[in-house]
Amino acid sequence: MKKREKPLSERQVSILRYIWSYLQENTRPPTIREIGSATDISSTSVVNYNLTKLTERGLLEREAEVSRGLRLTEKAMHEIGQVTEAVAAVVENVMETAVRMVRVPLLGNIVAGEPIEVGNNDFSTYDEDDALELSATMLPMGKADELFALRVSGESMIDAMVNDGDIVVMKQQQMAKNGDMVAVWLNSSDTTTLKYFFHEGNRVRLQPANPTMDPIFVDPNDVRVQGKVMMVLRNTA
Amino acid sequence: MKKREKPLSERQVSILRYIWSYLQENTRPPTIREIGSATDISSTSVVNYNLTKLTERGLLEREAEVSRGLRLTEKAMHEIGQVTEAVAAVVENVMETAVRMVRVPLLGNIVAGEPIEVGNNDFSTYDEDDALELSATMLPMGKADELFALRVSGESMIDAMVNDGDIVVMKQQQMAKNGDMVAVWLNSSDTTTLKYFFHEGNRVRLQPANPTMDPIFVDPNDVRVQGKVMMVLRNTA
DNA sequence: AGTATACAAGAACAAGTGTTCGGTGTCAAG
DNA sequence: CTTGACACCGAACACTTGTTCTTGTATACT
Repeated sequence: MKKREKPLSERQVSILRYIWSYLQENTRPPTIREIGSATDISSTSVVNYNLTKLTERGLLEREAEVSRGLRLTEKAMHEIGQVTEAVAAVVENVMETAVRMVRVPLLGNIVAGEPIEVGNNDFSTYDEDDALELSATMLPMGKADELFALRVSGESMIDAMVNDGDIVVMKQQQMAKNGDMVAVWLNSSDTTTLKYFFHEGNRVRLQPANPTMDPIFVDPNDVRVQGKVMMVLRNTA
Repeated sequence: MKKREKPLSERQVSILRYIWSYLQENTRPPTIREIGSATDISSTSVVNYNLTKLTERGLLEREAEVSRGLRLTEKAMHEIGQVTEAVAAVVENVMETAVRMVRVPLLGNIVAGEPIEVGNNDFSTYDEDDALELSATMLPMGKADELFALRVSGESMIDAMVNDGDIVVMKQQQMAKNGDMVAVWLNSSDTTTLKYFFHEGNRVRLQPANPTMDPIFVDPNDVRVQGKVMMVLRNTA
């Protein structure tokens, strides 16, 4: 069993914290001199000495003779995690970055019971603050930018276990197979509704999953499929 | 309306792609010379000239006389996105990074109908590949490391709209109020089950949400609450 | 033909950045 | 008291990295 390591010196903890916080705000690691300035170490050789010690402890990786050739290891993340502020701040920071990489627009509520207006510009207008972001393991193969989310209002899909207030993540597509749960746009009333979709020759049947509600029948030319439900999210807290 | 911009030159596109791909594998941007080597530009002044042009187009931000003082802008991400490989690879990369920052352990299946063994070491053993990660906006206030996820097996909670195969995200807590949907550990059988929780004086009632199933009654000393359901995720694809 | 612009290139230079050298001080062990 | 390890420090140096200078070619426009 490995001998217990001596605790990091105060300077070493300070250096790790600084590197970490620098990385939150910059797309590159700090220089030796930047580290020195931030940690009140006036000599580049003392910074270098401590970086060497941190490297020996497995908390840093360095590349020789490369500018900004520093990398915090995962062990260092955990080490810092024990002493820095709430993990939630870190989470939020990472999420914000991730959201900017790929985002699922969260549009207004979609009334499962009755169609509501979503606006003529389909899925393009959204508030950046409302974006949510999903694990790749949850996303099916395909382009993330084909996805969008809607919050459900109403209980017309309750037998499909989609409840009022749930968020449905949808894949943008214009074709629907019978039985797909889809969001459809009704041209005549300028609204969107969430239903099971069935072609019935000269008409389309939009079927609720609620025994107390009747299906809606519309002309195929009046309807445009906007997306298919891929995922349901519910906050029970 | 803004005049349509001239397309980027082949070299400029190549430079942007290289910077982007370099950033996927390094925690710092490339140098002028690294860019030159990768794009067959033998002169640092030509690289510099093109970087200046990209900066003028709003695709790059530079800091003068700072090593690796480059940053791709969001506009550049979109520009590249039109020509690079599947966005899914990008998503996966970002998510992998995020997962390493904060992770919700995805334990084995929890049988909603019958208790199953989850192991004596509560919630600490998990496969890193199974981690999923959630938007900060979906997480309630509190430490992310109090959360874990379980995949449901069985249909005992179907009237609570929790279906076989769903993922439930739980907050670690040891007290439960009547009516909370919780995972409880049964000492006598070394198993965990998902149920509504009710104190009934000298016993605890674990109530399924399925009219075809009977509640389970257990001694309060035999049961330990592990977590409360905060969120339900369902993949419908 | 002349001018302006875009793009290119090698070389030199300026500034940034990492590494090494020689030294000092503290502390624990012998 | 001496020695060795550790930590620290200023200065100098070596190398990396960004910027500028000068020159050249091609194209478009007047």
